[in-house]
Amino acid sequence: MNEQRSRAHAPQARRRLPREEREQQIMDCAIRVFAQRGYSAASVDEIAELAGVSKPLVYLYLESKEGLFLACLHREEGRLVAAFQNAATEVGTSELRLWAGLRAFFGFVSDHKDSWAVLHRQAPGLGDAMAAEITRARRAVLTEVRTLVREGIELGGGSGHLGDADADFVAHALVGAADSLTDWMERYPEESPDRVTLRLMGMVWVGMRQILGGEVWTPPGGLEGGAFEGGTGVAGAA
Amino acid sequence: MNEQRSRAHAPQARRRLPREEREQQIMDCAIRVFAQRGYSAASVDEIAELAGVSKPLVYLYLESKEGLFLACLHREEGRLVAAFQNAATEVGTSELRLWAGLRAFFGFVSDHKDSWAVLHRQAPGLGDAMAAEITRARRAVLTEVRTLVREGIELGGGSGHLGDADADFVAHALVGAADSLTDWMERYPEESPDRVTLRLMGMVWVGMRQILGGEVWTPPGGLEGGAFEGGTGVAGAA
Amino acid sequence: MNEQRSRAHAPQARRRLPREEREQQIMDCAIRVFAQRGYSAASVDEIAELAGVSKPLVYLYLESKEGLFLACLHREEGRLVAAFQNAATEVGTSELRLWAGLRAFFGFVSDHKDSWAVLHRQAPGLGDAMAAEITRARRAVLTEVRTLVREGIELGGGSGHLGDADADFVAHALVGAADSLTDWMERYPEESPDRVTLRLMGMVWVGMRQILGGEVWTPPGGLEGGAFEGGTGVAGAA
Amino acid sequence: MNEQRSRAHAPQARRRLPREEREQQIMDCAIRVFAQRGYSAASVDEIAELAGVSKPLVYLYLESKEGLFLACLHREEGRLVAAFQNAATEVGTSELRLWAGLRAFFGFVSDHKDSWAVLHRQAPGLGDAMAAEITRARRAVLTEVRTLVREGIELGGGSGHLGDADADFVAHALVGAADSLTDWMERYPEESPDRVTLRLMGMVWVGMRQILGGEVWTPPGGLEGGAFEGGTGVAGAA
DNA sequence: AATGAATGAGGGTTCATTCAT
DNA sequence: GATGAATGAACCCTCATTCAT
Repeated sequence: MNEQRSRAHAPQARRRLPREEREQQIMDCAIRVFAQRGYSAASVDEIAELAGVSKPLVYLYLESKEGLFLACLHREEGRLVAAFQNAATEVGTSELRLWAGLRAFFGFVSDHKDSWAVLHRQAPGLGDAMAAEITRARRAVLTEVRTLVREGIELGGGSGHLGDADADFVAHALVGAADSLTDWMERYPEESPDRVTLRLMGMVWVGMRQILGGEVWTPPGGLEGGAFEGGTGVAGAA
Repeated sequence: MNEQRSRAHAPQARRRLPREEREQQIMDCAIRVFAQRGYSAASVDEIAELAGVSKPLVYLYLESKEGLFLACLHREEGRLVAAFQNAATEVGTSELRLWAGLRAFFGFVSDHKDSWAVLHRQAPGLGDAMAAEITRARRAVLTEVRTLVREGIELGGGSGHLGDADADFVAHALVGAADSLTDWMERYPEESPDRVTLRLMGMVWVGMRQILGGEVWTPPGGLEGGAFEGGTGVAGAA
Repeated sequence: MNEQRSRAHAPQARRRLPREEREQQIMDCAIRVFAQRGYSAASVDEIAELAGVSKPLVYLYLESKEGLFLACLHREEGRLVAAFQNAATEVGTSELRLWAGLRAFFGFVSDHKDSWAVLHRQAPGLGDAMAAEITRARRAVLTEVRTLVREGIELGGGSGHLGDADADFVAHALVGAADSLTDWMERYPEESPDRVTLRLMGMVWVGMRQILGGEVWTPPGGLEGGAFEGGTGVAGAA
Repeated sequence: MNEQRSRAHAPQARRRLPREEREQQIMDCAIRVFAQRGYSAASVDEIAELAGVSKPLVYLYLESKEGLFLACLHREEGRLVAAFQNAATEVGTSELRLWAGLRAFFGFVSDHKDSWAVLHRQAPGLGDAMAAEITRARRAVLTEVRTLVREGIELGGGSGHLGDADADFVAHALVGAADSLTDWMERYPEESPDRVTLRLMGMVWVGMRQILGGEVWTPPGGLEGGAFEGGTGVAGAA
């Protein structure tokens, strides 16, 4: 049932590495497996085999499957946040700041698909402690994006400021869109991450500024003007 | 938010239902469990218990865990697609069409969180047959959205038309944003799905039309004009 | 794991047969399944399906899987014994009597492979009650053969008589040989059961008479004469 | 003779054996259980318990129930064939060769009843892969016997030679007889395997040579001469 | 005469985890 | 620094069997 394990680039670093190095190497492999199978379906066996070490070593260094996952989660969270902050400090002001951030975000998600999958695509229901940690990590990412959005827009000439809810809204939408667009990129491999960033900026920039300005889109004709008073058109399930 | 199976609304319909009814009821429960735990971590035992039936009955009617999941997948896919198409046929022309579609989409995703989780949030790596089916289902949803986008924009006054890649891009971005926004809604429960739809329309509508018009957003100062020639700012992992 | 079920000639006698008839029909199907899969691997489901009836009917008429098997066992035992006795009474005296018996035996085993498999090829370990019954049935068959052998040889001109042990020996050897030869016949389908009987008679007839005469074969050179005092040449296991 | 697992000689070698040793020990136990219950009715649980190890260890070393069975099958096949070949090489020529072979065969079957049961008494219908392997193993045994028969008789002074069909016939008959005679031996425990071998040789030796000479036994009075034209005396079933 | 609905019990298999070296 | 040996617990699935009609 596990047909898709590509043994291709297994970083089989044999024999007697210092602990720190081994830990990193195990985490590298773990991320790949967690990304490919999801936390529950991933097996410590496969991770150990991919890393070329025995299972007890994994436990010796990383404590447990959960500990291993959390270690990966934290490491990749740090990397992604660092990417953001790098990008932000490189740029002075204005919308360029948002753009640079998005670009960094997109570059990261595109370069490190497995990291992103570990951060964002794990199924729920993994036990209380982990659920909390995952939530926290996602929130950290969202917070970065939100900060970026807020600063970008405010600095970029906006007169007002985004409320928390608004900024969160935009951040969620951006992160979700970016996540989904990683799939899109797989179908159009000729598009570079940077092109994708530009497309996404083009798609949302104006709208973001409108939200900033307090404008709300309304359907031509008005909300109560006609055909739409009739519910969502969704047939209820169950 | 995990681990404690809330027995609250369990549709415990005891004793001797006709097959068709039981199947639906089992699927109702299965969707809840699959959504909460993910496919791998979900146990047929828990599903059966939630449905108030014995495990063998689940297998008698739904063949296997995989069969059960696929049955859920197909049912919810059908429901979501139906919601789309209902909404589309209710509206004549113009951007209203897109809005109605998005609204239906959003209403559905918001009303049937579990269905959406089954359709869109399952971890990868579930075996070949299932992976293919999940991919197909997701593509079906994306196709609906893409059609909507294209029709909405073309009818809405656009002079040109969206290429496949463009329309796909927008569809991916919209679906991803909407997905992510279901999380946002959980943090702001006072926002109705319809308000969220309006927000999202506001955020993307103008930009979509710009993409339609062939415009590409560029950073002020130009792409090569200064601070940005230096890569993505992302430190490589591994 | 059940690739070899040939649905071909299923005697699907539909609708409302009198009990006696249904019982026989179910047993017909049961014998096929028991022969093909062995008692343990046979499933009541498959038997019921093959018979075109519902499972509860099988239980209503035959009590249990064990009861069903025993019913088959007894029926086929009776048929085989009857075949023997028919053959025996048709013939007056002498070795012809043995030949006729063997012929009947062989004809039966060849015609009713499934019956024979139920009688003789079931794995052991089926519970105490059944083990006893199977042993009894096999013994019944062996008793028939032994009687035949004894009468055949005594009548056929033997001066002495076979002791119980001798007769049993011959009977066992004959039955085992015949059983194994049903496999041989499958590889040489052009050989009729009657030809096989003649071959077997040719192979054992003289020897049987020698055993009768009390002769014991000894290796040329004598039992202690040379190379053989050294054990069986069998390497011990474990 | 069933149901009560005799703990008597259980080779309970506790604690930390090297893999190879454990494997052999597990197989020893497995052979006992497979012989007693048959493949389908045997449970890995019982095998593990008998071996004094946990179930997962069985799977770790032997892959699966099927793998475990096949490993046993191959090991015992090898042992039996080795016994044959040992015996054969110990003897120069003539019928002694056949006798030695039969003696080895008989000694083996008598000493290793469980091995023989695994090789020869498994119910059919065990899935395609296993059925093929079992068939192959049985054929290997038959081939040994056939070779022995052919060499034994040819060297033993026969002028002609046995055709394939003839040799196969004899081999089947011998193997079947020997199989069945293991049951006989249980009822007459005072008979040594060597005595049984002699009896069997006496019973078949002359006849084998006659088959070799092309002679076919015919009933006194001829085949069509009288009472026998009337079929087999077998009432057809179904 | 016959069946659709349903289950207790148990079997094969896997997995995270530990022990002893 | 690292591993070979081993297991408790849980999971997917099947099967003989019964209930209610």
